[in-house]
Amino acid sequence: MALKQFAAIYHYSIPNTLEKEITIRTYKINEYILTAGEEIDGFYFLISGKYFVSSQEITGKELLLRYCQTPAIMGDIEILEDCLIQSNCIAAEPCTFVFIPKKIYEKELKYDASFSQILLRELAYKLRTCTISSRVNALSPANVRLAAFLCTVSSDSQVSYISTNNLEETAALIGTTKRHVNRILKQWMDQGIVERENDEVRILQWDKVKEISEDVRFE
Amino acid sequence: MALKQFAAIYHYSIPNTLEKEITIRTYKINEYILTAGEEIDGFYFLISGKYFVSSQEITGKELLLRYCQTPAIMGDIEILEDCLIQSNCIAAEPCTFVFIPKKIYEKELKYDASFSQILLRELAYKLRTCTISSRVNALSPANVRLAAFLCTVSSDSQVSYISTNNLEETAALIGTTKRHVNRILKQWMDQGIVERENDEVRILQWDKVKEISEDVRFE
DNA sequence: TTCTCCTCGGGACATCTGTCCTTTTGTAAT
DNA sequence: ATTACAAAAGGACAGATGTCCCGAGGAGAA
Repeated sequence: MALKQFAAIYHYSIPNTLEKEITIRTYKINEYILTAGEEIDGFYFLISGKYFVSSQEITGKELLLRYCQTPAIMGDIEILEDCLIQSNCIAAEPCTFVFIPKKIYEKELKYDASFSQILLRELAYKLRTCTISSRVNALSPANVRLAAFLCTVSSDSQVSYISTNNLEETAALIGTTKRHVNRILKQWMDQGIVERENDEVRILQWDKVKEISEDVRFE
Repeated sequence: MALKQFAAIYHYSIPNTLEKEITIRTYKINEYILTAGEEIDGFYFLISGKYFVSSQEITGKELLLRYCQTPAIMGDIEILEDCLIQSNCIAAEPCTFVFIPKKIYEKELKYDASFSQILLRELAYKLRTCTISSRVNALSPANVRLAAFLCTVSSDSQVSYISTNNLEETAALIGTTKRHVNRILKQWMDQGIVERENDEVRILQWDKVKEISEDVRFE
């Protein structure tokens, strides 16, 4: 049962008395898990799957902030800072979460030091990686970010292509335009790093892509 | 005495038994408080003054991450993640800190739920603002960042000028070059927004600068 | 099949920004 | 005052990236 996995992943056993308050939430691929600007209802502890986090400016510009695997927690900033949801979270694979309602946290877990330790570690991790990616996003040109994105997304899965249908979205995530992604891809084609066919871009030389990415990752 | 200020700022009273372990640390303006890559020795709780946080790439490129006033804590990421110091912290004004050695935290405060709550709030705040500035740094052009920097730095003080001696540093902090800052300043001069005289740049129309900044801040 | 419309890739151009180098300016020594 | 040196400002050019737009190809309707 999911609570066992929870305990294994997060090194914390939820008190028996609270178990009946905890629920499981699942999401399909590409489904929005959280939407920026809405109210948060509790903590989401990732048990399986992957999701990515992106944020939007008023201008509509978007930017990939993070790509998450277990362990990963959503809702922490919002509950601790008592604010609206800060970023969009979208399932990159089917996802399963253990959900702890905000009220239960406030009443039962807020002063549980072990539970706090989980949150502290998660926040510190997020902050460290956010700091890194902040620098990267600001100082790396778009071709590096695109390569880094590809390396991040397909680190283990065998996805060696980008569907052309997603080009627009991919571009937004790395903070640029479809036009520019096309430009980069064309350049890579000329160098034999990728090939395009119908609706997909196939990567022929992963080592080259990794080289271009300069070890930047959105983990 | 500083511990009283600490209690007032952070809403937490350090247990009497620990008071003798706590020290006060002060820094002069422009002094390095923490240097990236070194070992952390404890938590630093800002009591008075301001400092800024910047990080550096291997290339030497630098980027302003945050501008801090009370309440602000240093050392949290490093102690919680058990890693080396992530960023440079430099005093922007004379600064006073309450210093809690790492060992005291591990032994006495780690499972103190109230102390954890302070850290959680601070981390959540940092993460939220880091997320915002990440987007800003990536998606805003340099003139917006420069305006935002000026607004952030002089939000309350009456500093209405940049000393020319700092131009290089200012440029680095907003992630660009002195050449480009000069270009932006020249443009602002032509528009009558600033004037230059001897070693300083005086801002004539704060409202224009605020407008250019698009409400971006590095706080 | 043919026409229409929509989307995608890419050309052309403008803007932003970095690098390199020349000119200008300020300062100190003679 | 003159000269010499160092630091700052700015010109010139190149590369990165955004915007606008056009032509080609595919999907659906007639």
